[in-house]
Amino acid sequence: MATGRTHRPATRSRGIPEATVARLPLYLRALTALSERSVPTVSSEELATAAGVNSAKLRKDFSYLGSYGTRGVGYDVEYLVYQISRELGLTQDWPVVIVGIGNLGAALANYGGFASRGFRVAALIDADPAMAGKPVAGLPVRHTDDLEEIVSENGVSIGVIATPAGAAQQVCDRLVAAGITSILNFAPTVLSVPDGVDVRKVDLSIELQILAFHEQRKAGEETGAAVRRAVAGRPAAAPGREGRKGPDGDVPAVMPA
Amino acid sequence: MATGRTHRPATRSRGIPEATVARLPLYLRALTALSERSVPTVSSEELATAAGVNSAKLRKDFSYLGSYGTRGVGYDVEYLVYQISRELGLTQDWPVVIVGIGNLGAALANYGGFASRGFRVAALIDADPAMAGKPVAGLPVRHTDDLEEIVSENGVSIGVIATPAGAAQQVCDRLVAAGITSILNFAPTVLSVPDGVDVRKVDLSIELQILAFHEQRKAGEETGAAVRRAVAGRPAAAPGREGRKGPDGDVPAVMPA
DNA sequence: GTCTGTGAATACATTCACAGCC
DNA sequence: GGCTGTGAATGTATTCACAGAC
Repeated sequence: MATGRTHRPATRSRGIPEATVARLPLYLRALTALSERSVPTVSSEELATAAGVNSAKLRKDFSYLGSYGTRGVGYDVEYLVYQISRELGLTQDWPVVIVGIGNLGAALANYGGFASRGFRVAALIDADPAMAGKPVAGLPVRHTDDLEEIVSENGVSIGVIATPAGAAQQVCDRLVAAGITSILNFAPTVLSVPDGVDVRKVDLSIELQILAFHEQRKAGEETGAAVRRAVAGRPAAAPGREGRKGPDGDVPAVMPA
Repeated sequence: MATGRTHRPATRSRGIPEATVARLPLYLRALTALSERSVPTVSSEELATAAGVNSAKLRKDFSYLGSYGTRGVGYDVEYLVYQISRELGLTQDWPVVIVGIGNLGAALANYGGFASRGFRVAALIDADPAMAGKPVAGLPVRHTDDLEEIVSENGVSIGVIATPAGAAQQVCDRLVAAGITSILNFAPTVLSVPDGVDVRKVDLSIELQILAFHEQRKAGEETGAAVRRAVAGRPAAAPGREGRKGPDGDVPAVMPA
């Protein structure tokens, strides 16, 4: 998962488990697609397939929201779209600021998926004076100096940090001081925030590392064993420390199997 | 979470729980920072703080890797960096292709975090003929026609999809057919892949929706109750269906509290 | 007969708390 | 005395399997 909350014990939110909350947007996307094709009802099985989960999980998830289906029939698509949107808070408007308008910030600003839900990009903010005033995705980039003013004037409660790692904590502190209580962090740093502020992080390199872990295991599992991929990388031997034991026995002197 | 695996039951991978695997990159980042500052050893408490987890969890996580610490002292930084890198497969070289060189693809290509671990961007691929040959992050963009050739010639096993949603499944199919077994998907679609192929997804709008959910709850919890944020958004009344019951009783005619 | 909604069963993850080693 | 490593206890999430509504 590219993700993780920070404050607030992982206790259920108004009875809805976190794992379920994290899947609601998935269901919503699948339902929206059905709605656009004017499909009136859908079974848990069909919807689950479209969302990439299994049907028992989906039904359990929906049971936390209420009894919105009809036995023997399925779920009314429009009705469910509304209920999930409401549950997620998407029936209201969420002004968002994006701080750090490099490639990633620009990509986010241009990303259609925001506007289509209740999210509205209220401002783009960058520390580079040369960027100030330049239009990105139809909005003029504002300078960091105006951050507090922008946040309070627009009633922004969600901030997106797309700055380099070094600037992230400082930006975060200013966002929080200005009144923001939810942060989506793309910088590869652990942010520290006061209680009551939610942080979610998206870390591209972490995702790749998790893939590499599984990829490595696949290679090891192969019947021909281990040598498919040339050991091209860093031949680095293990530093120091003889005689430690891992779960498989002693540390190999050179590379793992 | 911006994330989720697809194939392979969520069974432990060589004894290491998925949740632990997902945290190893975090520990590795914190350890790398310590290593750069030439810190020789670190306690579970210090490292946990740096990584943003609690120390019991960290110790449990490390216990799956082996007994790499010293009681009364802590962990040797260099040694742990090596062990975790090895476990994650980062001691070898992973050529990666990025497909879809828009803003997001360019951001990924320029992202330093890839190269610094074992990941090497082998090629950038885009379907737009006008992009072909243009340099992005120092690499010439290649046309989609050459996808299969690029993948097989470079022994690429990890593909990153940064195309629009509509193109993602098709690109995915071609990557898989060309031999790729791990995919990082940024397009907001559920990809279907054969067994043995891992997919992780990063979905920006899903993260925002999860934040909105919690943000909405904060507003509801406030002592002044509910009305802090002007109800600016879509006043849309619930469609159809009278008399359904949610967990809090009947569906409100207009907006939730 | 079909398909939802949900207790009960299982699997997974986190936290506690302390024995054991330095 | 300090800190790791880990069983036992608790908390969450997923899956099973079937009663009950249509």
